[in-house]
Amino acid sequence: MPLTIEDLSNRLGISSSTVSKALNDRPDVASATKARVVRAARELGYQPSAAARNLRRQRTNKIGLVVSYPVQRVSDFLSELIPGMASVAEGAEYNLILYTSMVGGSERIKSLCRSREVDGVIIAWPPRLSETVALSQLLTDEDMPHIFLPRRVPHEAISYVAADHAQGARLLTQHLIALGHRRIGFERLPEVYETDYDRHAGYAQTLREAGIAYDPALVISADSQDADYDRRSFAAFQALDDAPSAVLFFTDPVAIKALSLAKARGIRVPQDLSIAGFDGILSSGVTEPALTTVRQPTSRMGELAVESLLRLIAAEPSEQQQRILPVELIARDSTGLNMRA
Amino acid sequence: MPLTIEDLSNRLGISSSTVSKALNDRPDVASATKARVVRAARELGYQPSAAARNLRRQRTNKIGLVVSYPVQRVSDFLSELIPGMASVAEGAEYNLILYTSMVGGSERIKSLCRSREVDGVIIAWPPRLSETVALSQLLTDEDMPHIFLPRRVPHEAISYVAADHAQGARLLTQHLIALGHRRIGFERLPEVYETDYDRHAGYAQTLREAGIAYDPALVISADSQDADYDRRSFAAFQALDDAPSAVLFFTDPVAIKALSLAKARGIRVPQDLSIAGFDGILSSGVTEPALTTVRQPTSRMGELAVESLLRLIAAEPSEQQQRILPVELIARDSTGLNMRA
DNA sequence: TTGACGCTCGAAATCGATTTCGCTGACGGG
DNA sequence: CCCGTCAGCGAAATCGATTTCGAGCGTCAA
Repeated sequence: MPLTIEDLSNRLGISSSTVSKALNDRPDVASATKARVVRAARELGYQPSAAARNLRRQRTNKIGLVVSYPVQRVSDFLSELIPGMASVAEGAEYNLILYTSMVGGSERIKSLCRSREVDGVIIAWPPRLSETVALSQLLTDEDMPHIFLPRRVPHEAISYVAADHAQGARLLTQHLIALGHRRIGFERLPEVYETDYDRHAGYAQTLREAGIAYDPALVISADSQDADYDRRSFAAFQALDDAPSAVLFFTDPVAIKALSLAKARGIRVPQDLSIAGFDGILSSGVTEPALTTVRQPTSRMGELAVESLLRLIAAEPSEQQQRILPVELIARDSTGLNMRA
Repeated sequence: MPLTIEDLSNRLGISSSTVSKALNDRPDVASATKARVVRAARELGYQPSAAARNLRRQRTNKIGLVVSYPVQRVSDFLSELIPGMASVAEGAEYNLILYTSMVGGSERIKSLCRSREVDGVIIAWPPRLSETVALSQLLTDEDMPHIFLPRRVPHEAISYVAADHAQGARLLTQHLIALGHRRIGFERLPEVYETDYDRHAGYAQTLREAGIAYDPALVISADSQDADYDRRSFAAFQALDDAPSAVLFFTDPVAIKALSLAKARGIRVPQDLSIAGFDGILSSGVTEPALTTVRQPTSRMGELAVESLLRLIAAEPSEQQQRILPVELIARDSTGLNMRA
């Protein structure tokens, strides 16, 4: 029903090839003709069929955002990521297609590649390292440019955009040490792999630099499969013989939960216990006391991921993009001087 | 580079038409042949080219989510909406394409229609009524199924999914009246049109039913263009001769800001002043005191929008879908008995 | 004057699927 | 034995753009 290039060429009395070339600003069209065509196209509101163009050009100007993780759990993150990605993409005449239910794993991904409905993909929250490497290999075999997010992938040939979690943990630990804390609890979340590894490394390194002995008892591993692991972690720290005077929780929601648990037990924050989170979600600013945390440049990560992906799409396949972005300490009221010293 | 239907047919020694028909389960193919084809396709990992298929079938199995509002301002909402939409869409073999920078208005929309890259669109946060009607007409002229979200559109021929804002305001007002409040402040936000109108109507109606006179002085219009309108609104209510004992703010963020402003001025919530918000964002649950608010079924709205749109795509163009979903009062600690009575 | 060259343009091939339509052979009824 | 019917298959058209390649024409230098 909409106007085709054929209709347009008939109306103008010239061939459709010339019309196409005029609209694409090719050199072998007289500028007078070009002007005529462009004017007519605008007046009649002609718009090329995306499907026909995609078929011929063998590209779609679309990139896929593959979220291989329960979307609900990362929606806070996505709501900042997506605007950043969309704005950069649209600036380059690309659009974003969402693929959320990729639980099928590599079969679903393979279909996506072979059907060629996107020119490249951003894989958000990849699985464990070995699977990530396999996935990257699969995508490479299928000639599908791709980039991982928001985790570092310790492999030289793999492109990713990540936040500097080691630095985040360092900033928080330094902050607490400066406040006089020496027994600092640290919550781990092994299921997020490198993220967990880097943060723990940052924590341990900072302690070492400050001459504080690393005490394994102060490090507790959580399991987010467990529905109320937040409660369990808090209890674990409290149950220690020599309880920490400060605790770094793995995410803001857990830290916020800890705030309310502390209050319920009459533990004053920060006088009796300093608490910090990670991520800088909106809620962290409105709690009582407001939460000390580390803010990831989420929106910027989205922009950068798309920029890098576009470069991969345009470039030699050998190229690679690896970016680790700095994070920012947000010191608020849930951390304070160590009063037990 | 990927396998085409031609390759597959050569390998099988039958024509590509037969392969296509077999894969699409058409009746004029022997079942033995069908089995052979399906098996080979699976083994070789054949996947039809999306572009070729779209061109021929004249549909794309994609729906567009057009966000014609600064994405940052609605990201809380989007992060719930999108998962709902994506899950329903993918269940029906559809995907979601994001269009965020549609500021160009009707020209951008027209291009989108004519290029036929989506089979239907969801327009999120449409403009004022007159423009919305014009936009709907445009889309209808272009044969593009569409549905509006998340506002009611008072026009019989227009499809939409919305939350019941009138009911939300009624619930909050009733809640406050039950607590003994009679002077209840109400913040309006005219720029959101029907949303504002409905809530105000619900507020006014409930007062009337309770035999409380409607006092225009208690109703204050905000302008979210103004960077710190939250501060201004709060001040306006406080400046009244006979200040209200409770205030309904238009959104949770504003109400949360009001909480901190009240605290800064030594006004106790809820003893001196009851405060309520609207939307039920995550942060509203962690403030001190926790905010009383109304929760919209955002995720459900997303699901329903896609379901309705798919029905419009499949059905006679005459059909229409209009759904108003109930909301839920979340009574927490920022509202309490009127102590001034 | 001729050949070479550059500038415009259009016919036709192409992308990879789906769909139409006609052909073949088998089979049953008369 | 002949003819009509029907199941099963394939050749070719089709979707709407882009791209290749060659034709026509005018210009300019040799």
